[in-house]
Amino acid sequence: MQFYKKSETNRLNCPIQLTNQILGDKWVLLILRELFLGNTKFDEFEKNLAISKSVLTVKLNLLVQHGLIIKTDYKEEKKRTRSEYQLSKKGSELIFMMGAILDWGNTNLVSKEETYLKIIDKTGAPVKLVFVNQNNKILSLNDLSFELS
Amino acid sequence: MQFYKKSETNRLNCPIQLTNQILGDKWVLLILRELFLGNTKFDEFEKNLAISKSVLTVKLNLLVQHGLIIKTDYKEEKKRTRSEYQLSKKGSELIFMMGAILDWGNTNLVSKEETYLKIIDKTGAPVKLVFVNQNNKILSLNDLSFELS
DNA sequence: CAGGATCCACAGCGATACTG
DNA sequence: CAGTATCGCTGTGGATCCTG
Repeated sequence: MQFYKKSETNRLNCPIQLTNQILGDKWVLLILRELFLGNTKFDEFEKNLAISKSVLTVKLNLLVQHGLIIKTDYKEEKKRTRSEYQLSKKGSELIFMMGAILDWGNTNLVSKEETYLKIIDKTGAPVKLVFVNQNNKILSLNDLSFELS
Repeated sequence: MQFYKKSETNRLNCPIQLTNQILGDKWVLLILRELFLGNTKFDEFEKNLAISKSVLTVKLNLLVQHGLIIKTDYKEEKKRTRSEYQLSKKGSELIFMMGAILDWGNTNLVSKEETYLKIIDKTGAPVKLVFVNQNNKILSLNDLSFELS
């Protein structure tokens, strides 16, 4: 694999840094996991993650502010109004990152003897991520390099 | 004492959680960026990231412990021995995650008027990530679902 | 140059109690 | 149920000084 080398990376406008400012903490990625698993309600997050209410509130508000999730109120018959949180388009586009983490984590960290999480297609077969060029031709890692432009 | 409930998501063996325990902080992802950009030396990280020495030491050791980077000593003529850090195979496989974050960050957070970071192929054209099945057929996002198995 | 050792400030988080 | 409010602890990170 080739690497681009330059002494002056653009730090402030860097997509890694900006993304890390949103996702780089103890909880946000795990909340996103719950959202991708289809959970939408406050108490589902609270129960599944064993997170404190106050922190959960803060993180959900943060995700709303950044436009990754959308909060809506709904009401079932004879019940009080409740809130639910759903991934926005922007948020759901993180599925590529989630898929990459799933692949890497399953390969390198997870015990395959136990139950584990993965992404499958409609036939139930596991999928994988690949880099492609403009013509959808699959690229080898040796073809890739980082660049500032 | 808390008990793990098998009927729910496998939290303890979850690839997202396990990966997040390594990457989910303020600095690790940015150090990985520097490594993917080809930087290898302590003072390069220190200068590029504006991170304090003590924290940088801790984070580098952590990455070594987790097997994401390899520390080696080397010595140039007439100079003292120095250390360098390079991505291991395990670490460099995170390029899919880095690529996904680059794509997402560039689309959603980065000002394209300024310089920004991306991944290109040998012709200099930008690449993208796609999900494929076992036969390398590109999948639509509608075909995907998360599953425990 | 590559850390170690200290010290300190503060943000993050959990626990608990309270509210509409 | 979905938060607020408050409290206190701990861990993270920055700053400074020291070492081979």
